[in-house]
Amino acid sequence: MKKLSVPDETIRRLPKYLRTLLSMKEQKREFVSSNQIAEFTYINPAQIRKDFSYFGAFGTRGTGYEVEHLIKMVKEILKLDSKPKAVLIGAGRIGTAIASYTGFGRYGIEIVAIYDNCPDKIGKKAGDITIKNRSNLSEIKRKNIKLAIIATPPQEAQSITDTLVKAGVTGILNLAPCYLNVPDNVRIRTIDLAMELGMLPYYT
Amino acid sequence: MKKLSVPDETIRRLPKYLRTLLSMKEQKREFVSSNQIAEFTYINPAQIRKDFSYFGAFGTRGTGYEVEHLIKMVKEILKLDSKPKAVLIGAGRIGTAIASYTGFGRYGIEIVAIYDNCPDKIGKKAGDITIKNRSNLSEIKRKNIKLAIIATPPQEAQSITDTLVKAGVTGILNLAPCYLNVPDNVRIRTIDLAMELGMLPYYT
DNA sequence: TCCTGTGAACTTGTTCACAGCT
DNA sequence: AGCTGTGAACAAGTTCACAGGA
Repeated sequence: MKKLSVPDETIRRLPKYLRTLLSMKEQKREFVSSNQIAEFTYINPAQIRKDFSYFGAFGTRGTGYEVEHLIKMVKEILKLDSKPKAVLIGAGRIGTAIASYTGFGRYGIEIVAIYDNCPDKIGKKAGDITIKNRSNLSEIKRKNIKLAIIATPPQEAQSITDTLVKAGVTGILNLAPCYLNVPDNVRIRTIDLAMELGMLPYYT
Repeated sequence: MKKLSVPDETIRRLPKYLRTLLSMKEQKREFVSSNQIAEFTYINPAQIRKDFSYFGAFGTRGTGYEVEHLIKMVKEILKLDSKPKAVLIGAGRIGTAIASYTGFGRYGIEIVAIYDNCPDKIGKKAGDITIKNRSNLSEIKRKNIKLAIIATPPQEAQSITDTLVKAGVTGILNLAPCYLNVPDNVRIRTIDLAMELGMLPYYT
């Protein structure tokens, strides 16, 4: 797996393929061609073939890709086959909405804990998970958790990030509208919904 | 405004600049250089200057950009100065979380209505807005609304999209984990949180 | 024949480096 | 001196077009 030469954009597309492949598997489809994946994803078929080819030759000429096998390979590439665990910080409206969301399971990711610093919330449930005191955050080191979702006000996000990084987290999905400073080995994906909505009027 | 030659990536960065500039304005800063914006956004200063230069020469050599003026220009470019209105479809957990979120106001966008098809929810409030029956969706044409946020289960997203497009919506922020088919004049931005989280383990 | 895998061409986006204004 | 604005060089990503296996 020649990680260094794989374009970042390819990695970003892999979960898209996975989503499509999983829905094809549900429909009991056994084989799929790059053209058929393209129909669903609006991604150019040559791009799709090239993306997969960075990791080996998974297809069969004349037939396409075996759905089940391709799902297995994509999960393996994305390291989703090891069932990664994630924690969620912030049990506000967005945090609790995410806690109740079942969509992460499709990618093999499980949210195993929620932390907040508001005394009234601690001990209550969000989804199926009990909200813990944020002062316990460092326990995630012991549990070897590498993923976190930040759903707190932006003022708190940086100091939480520092704690998470110290506890060994290397991937953060940040929903707070702010930039986060992290060492090179930590990957941040910030999603600011207002910002995303803010670029749409331009195109009208 | 030579819209056709402006890279898409530039448009995507403009809201980032805006967020940064607004926080600088709050701190009563009058002038800012591309290097200073770069410090906050982690975007290359030459990139920042080039991005602005697509729309004219807003800066002063030797001094930088006047914060207030630059904010005005960016808002104008993004068409945020006309205070665009948006509707929200889906009053589930994510929908109501978004309804209560005040962050859109910063970009001059106001959420003016929420629609759902669940009888128990209709008439109740989410944030400050009363939830309406989804059968009224077509009224947004009369109100000349161009933006929508979809926060429904994915099965319903395409038919809602069709209704929205018919009603004249041209920008959609889609939070349902699915692709949406729309005519060329409509811009879709799909955000699938599970997918975003799903690419992070690769980098660990 | 059908569809993959891939070098080569092309397109898009980024960064450099510096002329020129304040 | 300091910082913008921008052509030119560079880098990254996409698409084409086709050889070759099933």
